[in-house]
Amino acid sequence: MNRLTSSSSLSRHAAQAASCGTCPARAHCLPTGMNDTYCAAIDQLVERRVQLVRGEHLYQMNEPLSDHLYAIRSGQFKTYHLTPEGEQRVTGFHMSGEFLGLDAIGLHVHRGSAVALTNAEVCEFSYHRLADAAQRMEPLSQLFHNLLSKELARQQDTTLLLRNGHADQKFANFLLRMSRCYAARGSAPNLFQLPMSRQEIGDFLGLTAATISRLICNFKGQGCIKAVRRNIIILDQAMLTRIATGTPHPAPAVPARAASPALQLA
Amino acid sequence: MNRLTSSSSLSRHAAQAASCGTCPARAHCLPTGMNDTYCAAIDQLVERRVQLVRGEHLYQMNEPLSDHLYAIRSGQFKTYHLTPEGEQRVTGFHMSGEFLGLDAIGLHVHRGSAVALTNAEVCEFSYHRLADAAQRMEPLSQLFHNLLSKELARQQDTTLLLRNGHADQKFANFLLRMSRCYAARGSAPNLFQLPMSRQEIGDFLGLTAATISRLICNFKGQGCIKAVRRNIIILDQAMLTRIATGTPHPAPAVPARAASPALQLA
DNA sequence: CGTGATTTTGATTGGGGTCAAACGAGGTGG
DNA sequence: CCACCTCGTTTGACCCCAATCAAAATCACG
Repeated sequence: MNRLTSSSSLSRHAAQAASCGTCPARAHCLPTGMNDTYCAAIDQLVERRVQLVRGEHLYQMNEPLSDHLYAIRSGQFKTYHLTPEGEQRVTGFHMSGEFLGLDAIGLHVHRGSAVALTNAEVCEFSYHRLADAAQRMEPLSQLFHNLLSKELARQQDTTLLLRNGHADQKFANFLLRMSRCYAARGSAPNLFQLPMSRQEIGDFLGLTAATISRLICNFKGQGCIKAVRRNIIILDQAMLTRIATGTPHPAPAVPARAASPALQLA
Repeated sequence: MNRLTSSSSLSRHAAQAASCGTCPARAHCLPTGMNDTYCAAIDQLVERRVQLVRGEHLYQMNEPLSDHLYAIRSGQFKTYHLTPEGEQRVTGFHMSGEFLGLDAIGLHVHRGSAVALTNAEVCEFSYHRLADAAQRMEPLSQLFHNLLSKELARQQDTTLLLRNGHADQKFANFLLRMSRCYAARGSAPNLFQLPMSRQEIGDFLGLTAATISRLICNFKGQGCIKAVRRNIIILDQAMLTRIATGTPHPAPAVPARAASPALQLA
C-alpha cells in the first residue's frame, strides 16, 4: 500500500503564485457568484496552497486536526473510514471546488481519511479564521452556509444512490454522476478517465470489484459505453439513464399505468 | 395513505407558552452548552411553535419553501424523497433536538418531505433571521456551524450503516442507534417503542418488511431482544454489537485465521 | 363486529457475493 | 532488452442471502 504518512511532508510544495481569482475551480468553489473584491478577500484567507502527489494523504482518520478545511483546487480525492477490523469503507470521491473536512468542524480529530487519487493541489483554510471573516462579511457567511447545506444535500443523494435498486442501476448512476461532474467543470461529459480502481468503485457503491468488472462488460455489450482500462466513453447517455432508473426498454410516451396500448395515442 | 396536505393547517396549534430555557431537548438542540442568556436569545428567534398530529406533514417535497428551518421539540419524524416513479425512499428518522430543512438552505423548494411519526411539536425558525442574529452573535454562528457539521457527520454514518454488511448487521446497527438516541435523551436505552412500521425500517435500511420481520424473529430466537409489535426490549446489547460488527460468536482472543482448533487455546 | 392495514410466515428464485485462476500492464533490476 | 514481479482486472463456477409472491394471522379502528 502506498500510504505515505501525512506528517512527512516530503513531497509537498507550497505554491504561492496561484490565486482564487484565476482558479479554474472558482465557479464551483466557495466564491460561487461573488465579485472580484470578495474573491480577493477569500484569497486572503487561504493559509497556504499544498500540492500532493497521487497516493498521498491529505489527512488521516483520528489524526488530531488543527481546525483546517481544504478546498480542492485541482485533482481528485477519495475519502474513507477504517472499520475497527481495519477494512476500508469509501465515503466519497471529490473533485475540484469541493471542500474536505467540513464534517469535522467542532471536533478535535478527523473523522475519516482523505487521499489524493491524482496529483492534486488544495487550498488550506483555518476554520476559525474563516468563521471570523464571515462574521465581518455577511455574504461570506451565506456562502459558507450554502456550502455546508449543499454538501449535506450531496451526501443525501449519495445515500439514495447507494441504496436504490440493483447493481446495474447503481453503477449507471455512478457513471452519470461522474459525467456530470466533468461536464460541470468544462471537460467532455462523455469521455473521461476514472481515477479510482474497480475495487474502490465497488467499495463506494456497496458492490465488489468483480461485479463492477462484469457490469462494464455488460454495458459495453449493450453498446452504451466504451471502456478500456480506466478510460470511459459514454456512447448512449439516454440508455444509461434508462438503466439507472430501472427502465431498460425505450419506454414509449406513457410508460406503464395504461394497460391498453391503444390508449397511447388518446 | 394518511397524507394530509401541509397547507391545511387544521390540526396545527400554535403553543406560545413553551420556551427554549425549559425545553427538554435543550441539551441536544441548537443551544448546546450555552448559558441562559444566549438560550433566551435563541428563544427570541423562534417564529412560532407548531404542534402536529401523527401522520401530518411538516413540509413536502417540491413545496416552495419560505426559508424555514425546524427544530424538533418533541416527537419523531421521518424524512423521505419520492422517486420520479412515485416510490417512497426514506432518508432518515429524526428525534427531538434535531433540525429539519438544513439541506435546503439557499434553495427555493424543499428537497424532500418530512412527516410526523408521532404527535410532535417543532420550533419554526426563519433561516434569514437566524443568520442575521448569528452575524451579531458569534457564539451562535459557531453553534450553527457545528449543527450543520454534525448533521453532515450523521448523514455520513448513515451512509456507512446502509452499505455495510448483511441484513442482520444493518438491523442490529439500527437498533443500537435507536437505543443510543433514547439513551442520549434520558429514556431507558433498552426499552423503547419504535414509531415506524417494518416497511419504513426496511425502506430506510434498503431491505424489505418481510426481512425485518424475520430478523426480529431471529434476534428473539438468539435471545438478544424481546419484541412484541413495535415495543422493543434489548436484552443483550453486547450480542447485538457483535452481530452489528459481523462477529456472531463471542470471539476468543484470536478469532479466525488459525485453521486448527487445537490452536484456540495456544 | 367488520374492514383494512400491518405483520408474520412459507416457498421459490435470482442477483450478486465469494473463491479461485488466468491474464495483462507497468515497473524494476540484472 | 528481457526476465521477473506485482498489482489490477477479467472471467468462470458455485452458492447463499434476501427479494419476491402469496397467503394467513393479527391488530387498529370505526
